[in-house]
Amino acid sequence: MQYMTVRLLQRIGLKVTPQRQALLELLNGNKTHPSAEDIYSKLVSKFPRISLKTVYNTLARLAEAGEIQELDIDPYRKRFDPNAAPHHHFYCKICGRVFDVAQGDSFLAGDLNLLDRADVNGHQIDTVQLNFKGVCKECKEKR
Amino acid sequence: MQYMTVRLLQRIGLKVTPQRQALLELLNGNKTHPSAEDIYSKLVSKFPRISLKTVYNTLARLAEAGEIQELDIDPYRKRFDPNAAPHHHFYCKICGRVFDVAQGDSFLAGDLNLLDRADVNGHQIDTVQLNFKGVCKECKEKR
DNA sequence: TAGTAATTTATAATCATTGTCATTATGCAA
DNA sequence: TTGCATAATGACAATGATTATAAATTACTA
Repeated sequence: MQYMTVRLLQRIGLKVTPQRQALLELLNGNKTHPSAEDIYSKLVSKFPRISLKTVYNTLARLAEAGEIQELDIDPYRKRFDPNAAPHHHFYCKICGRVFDVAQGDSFLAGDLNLLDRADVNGHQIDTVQLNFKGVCKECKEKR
Repeated sequence: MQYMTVRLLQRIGLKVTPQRQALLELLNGNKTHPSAEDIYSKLVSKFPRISLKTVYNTLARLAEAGEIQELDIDPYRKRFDPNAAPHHHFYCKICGRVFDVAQGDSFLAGDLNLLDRADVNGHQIDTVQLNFKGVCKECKEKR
């Protein structure tokens, strides 16, 4: 659905370029929480001359507009999530993968409703992240 | 209470060095969530030849041992918190300060009891962070 | 008090991210 | 449709936090 990516870019006031469209299509439905470098290396096959700067720039604009999430969970690099709906993340220290954690998962005693709150202690809240770190199931089983 | 810092270091199996003692005393009760550089620049007055590596090394060891928290909330650098008790953080995008947010604050619909949970979706959880980002009260008032 | 293993320090290296600026492409207006 | 102002792109250099290396020093154990 190329149409959606065009609409999205227009809605947030960005010019529609082939690079941006390709980036958005790459991100659409992507559950791997890629880094800028991950995205860059995939775009290179389609745009051999694309610059990392372009990737960073577009990702920053999309995050500003609230279309994607910039995750502060990987200690080595920023990770990006096209899923803007409220949910949380788990980072595996061993393999480096980031997994989604549904907000409704039973371990949460109550419903956070985090994003409904306008402020905390008088501070204006723009984004909320609930981050878990540890060792993922697979890495744990491999000992 | 120099005695406490000695005990703490011994308890987690680290050698007691003057640098480490000074670092721990600097951190004790510190609510500013300093970066490694912040800590380094204060230690330099007492130890003119101290290395940044020593600061990073000690902070990493303390975090591994669970004595301090390594916060992934400031997009530019790691921040450290000597308060190991469960609580959350707010980062101001304008001034860069990090504020504590008590776990009991009313906006939390339920009690997370985050640290009591051994795993999520089969993953082993070691640490949890709930991070808010936005504009702090003071910066907001200054427009 | 000596030995050894960890720690510290000086220094260089790494690497994600950002800045600069010339070139190019987009979208609006005529 | 064309031309233009402006934004976006790409090449490249720079930044800056963090990590690696290795030699010198120090802390702790026996």
